Amino acid sequence: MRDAQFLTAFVRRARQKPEGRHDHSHPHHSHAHHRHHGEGHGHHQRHAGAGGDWFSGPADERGEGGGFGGGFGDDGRGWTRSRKVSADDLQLMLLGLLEKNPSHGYELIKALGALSNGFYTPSPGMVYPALTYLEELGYATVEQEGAKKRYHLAEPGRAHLDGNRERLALMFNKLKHVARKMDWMRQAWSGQPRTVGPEGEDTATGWLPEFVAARQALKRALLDRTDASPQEQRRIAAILARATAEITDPSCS
DNA sequence: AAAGCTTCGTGGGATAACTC
DNA sequence: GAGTTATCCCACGAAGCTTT
Repeated sequence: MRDAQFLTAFVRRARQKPEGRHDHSHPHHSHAHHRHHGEGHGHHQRHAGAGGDWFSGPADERGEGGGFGGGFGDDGRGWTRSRKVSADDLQLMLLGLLEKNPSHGYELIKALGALSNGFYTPSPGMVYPALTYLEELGYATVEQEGAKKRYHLAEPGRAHLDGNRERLALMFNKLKHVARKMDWMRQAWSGQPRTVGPEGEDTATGWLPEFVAARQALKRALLDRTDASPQEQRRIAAILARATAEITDPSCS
């Protein structure tokens, strides 16, 4: 069931234009709603905390640094309307974007949509309250430009970013990964034959067939060991730790 | 009494319609 | 294009009801 929901959501997004869907609707939530952003919990605990979001994974996997223990489909909830990014993570990404370029809310929405190739286009109902909250925290300052508000990263916001660089990098990498998957899905749905580059890589994703196959084999192998004994789990964990070290630092191989 | 099922209330996210 | 208001849709959990 979850797989079906995931596929439905992914396909729906993949079929959309990369620019996203916020062409003419510009909703916003009430200030009361924004309070929920600020508190970051309350009802969020049920969604992002207990269940986790697809970005952050289940709560018990997030652990230190709010890392991305999980990934697609790890949340155990539906994919169609569920939260993809927790309020905290969205705020962090907004700060990350503001660091590169002071922007309007609308520009930030488009930027996130572009980064993920249309998969993650947060609604204005998420972004505007989040920006207001960042302003209240002092993490961002607002420059009024007529009817528009241009948000700038403030020093406290930069300090917050500095304390969460690793987590932010992981989130942006995840967005890039999703963007490539979106390309892959769009190509599949268009019925176009795959095109390959000089190294044999898929031109849509940049991935080599052996890279994709190895990743799938790993996922399958782990799924097959879902009932592994504690000893077996330790053996697998050690293997994965070695592999992770080698991947992140090729010089240690 | 326990287990299973159904119903209902709650709250968050998305979106339509609108103004500026 | 940017921002606001109102509303809809959905997932989830709690409570109540039914069955065993």
